Amino acid sequence: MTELARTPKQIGAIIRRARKQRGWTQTELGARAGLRQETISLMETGNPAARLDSLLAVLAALGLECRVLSRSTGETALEEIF
Amino acid sequence: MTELARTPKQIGAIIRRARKQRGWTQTELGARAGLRQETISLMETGNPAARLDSLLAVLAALGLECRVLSRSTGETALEEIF
DNA sequence: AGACTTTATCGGAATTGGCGCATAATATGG
DNA sequence: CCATATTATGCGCCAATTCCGATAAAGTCT
Repeated sequence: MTELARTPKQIGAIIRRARKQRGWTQTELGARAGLRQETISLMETGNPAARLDSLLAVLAALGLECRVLSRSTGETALEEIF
Repeated sequence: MTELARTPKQIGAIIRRARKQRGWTQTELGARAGLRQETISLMETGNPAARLDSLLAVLAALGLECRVLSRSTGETALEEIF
């Protein structure tokens, strides 16, 4: 199971899905990632200005990781990201 | 070809490698991603506080994309990220 | 409906990205 | 070598995250 993450919103959705799958609250995930519940909330709602290290900490806490590969199919214009 | 991206430094290295592969300068990549050369420089050197949207813009400009999947092998402690 | 849990939001303070402009420091090449 | 191109730093500024504490707004369940 591998999820596409081209936009902040997509990433937020992935995080929320994974968190719920584990039955965790935002507060719980925040504690594991060393972040506040508020920060998790922002991230899950697609905060485009989230810090890279915060994102990586959350992924690690969820037992997830990020892989970079050449864009296979479909285009995402720069504007879509924001 | 898929690259593991668990830390800001790894991501920076991936970006630099991809950029050089295309024969682009940081200024060139910056222009395509809507960012400044200085920002690209910081990113490639592993800036942990880079903004998520900036990172995604750079990946898109390089024709790359990010995928999130369950962490397969090896552990990365939270401290490693910083 | 009512109580409880979970999530979203708001104040202020501190920190930092990213911009603009400029300039060292470091490749690169002729 | 030396001129040039490329990359890394510098300062001031504005905007925005993130933290802290607290609270409003949803959601969940009996």
